[in-house]
Amino acid sequence: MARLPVYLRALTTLSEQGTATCSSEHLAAAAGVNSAKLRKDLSYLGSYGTRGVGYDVDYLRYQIAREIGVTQDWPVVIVGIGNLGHALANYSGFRSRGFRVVALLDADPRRHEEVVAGVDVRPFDDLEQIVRDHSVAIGVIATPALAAQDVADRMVGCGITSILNFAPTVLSVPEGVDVRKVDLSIELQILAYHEQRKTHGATT
Amino acid sequence: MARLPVYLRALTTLSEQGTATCSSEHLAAAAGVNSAKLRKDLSYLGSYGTRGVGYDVDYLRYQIAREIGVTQDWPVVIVGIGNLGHALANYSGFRSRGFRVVALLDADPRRHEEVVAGVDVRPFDDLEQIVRDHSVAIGVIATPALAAQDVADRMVGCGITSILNFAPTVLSVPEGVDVRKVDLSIELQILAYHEQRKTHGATT
DNA sequence: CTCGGTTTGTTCTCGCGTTCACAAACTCCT
DNA sequence: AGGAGTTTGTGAACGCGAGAACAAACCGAG
Repeated sequence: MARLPVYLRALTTLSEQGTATCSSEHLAAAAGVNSAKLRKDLSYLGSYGTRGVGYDVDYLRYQIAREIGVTQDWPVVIVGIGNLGHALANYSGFRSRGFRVVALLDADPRRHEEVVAGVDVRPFDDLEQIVRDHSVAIGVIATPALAAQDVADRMVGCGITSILNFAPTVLSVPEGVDVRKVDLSIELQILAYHEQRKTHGATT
Repeated sequence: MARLPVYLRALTTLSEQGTATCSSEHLAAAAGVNSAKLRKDLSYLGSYGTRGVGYDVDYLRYQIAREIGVTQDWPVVIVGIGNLGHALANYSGFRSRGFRVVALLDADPRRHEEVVAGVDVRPFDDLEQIVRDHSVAIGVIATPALAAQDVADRMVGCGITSILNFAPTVLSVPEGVDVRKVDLSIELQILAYHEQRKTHGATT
């Protein structure tokens, strides 16, 4: 489920606040979902709660982390070190959740001298070797739209099976490869759409 | 609908390629959706196609742009000029779609000397004045999680009704205020989840 | 003018996710 | 020990979006 990471984050916050135990209602409020939905999601993983009491925060947190897979280390490569690539490489939320950026790749030779977030930028052609050496399964595409499909093809070609795509393009990949896409401008456009309906009045 | 921006982007690409007319099947392939779903979405806006022919690319593009609201100019403020804030301020996809970054705000005084993407960074306390002067309706939060709720409250307080939140927190806002959230690490965690199930084998 | 080919707009059905509601189970107090 | 109160886990109904299928409409050729 796509909500497990949200629960995990809420549990981490609760744990840091010193809460040892919490009810489904409490956790649901912290995660911003319905309590029934939360209980059903959790029951899908197994019975980790105690009736009349609630859930043990740390225990449940570990169980969800294990289910998601963030107890292990995930090596990640980032391709495209523009503004967004920089931001992603420096994003602390990755490392703290088990994702380790093992390489930054860019096709532009002028960037190969840079060192970003303690990792130096390497030529895109090193992809195959890096993926092999570190057993990378997850790739991040932060290139312009035109290069994205080529990068995806190369990634798939050397065994990457999960891609996070920030380029504004629809990637076509073979079956068995997961692609998640994040398009920043689309999010703003959705907001603008609702905003327009709010102020301008619905013409129905 | 949340798919309209995707259609708009696909239509723009088609238009740049010189395509004057396209069928729902063709456009659906470019947008990565089912053709029946596409037709249903478009019919929701009105009958802009011609049976037996298809859709006029530029005409449909304008109609969708108008429906979303990107034909007008949307002033936007960005709060929090860390790595992500920098990337957002420099992101060309915003300006090209009618979003104009009118101000960059940060609570840290050391950043107030910087100029990012041609806009200089100003103190967070200038928020009210900027929002009033430019009639800002959309705010972007790129601060750490702890500051996000306070920033959101201030934004709501001075009349902002749409918020794009990059901080890993659930924001609570009054009715009538739209919040969309983008959490980069959650996307990676979802990929890791599927990745784990792929390689490790489903224990069902 | 008529007919065949093509494509849109729409209706209908199906399946999934969400939500309500309730029984089972646990704790605490008396 | 027993009962009241609380909270989980789950069964059932509801609603909604997705996909397939079909009728209406348009173009072009003869």
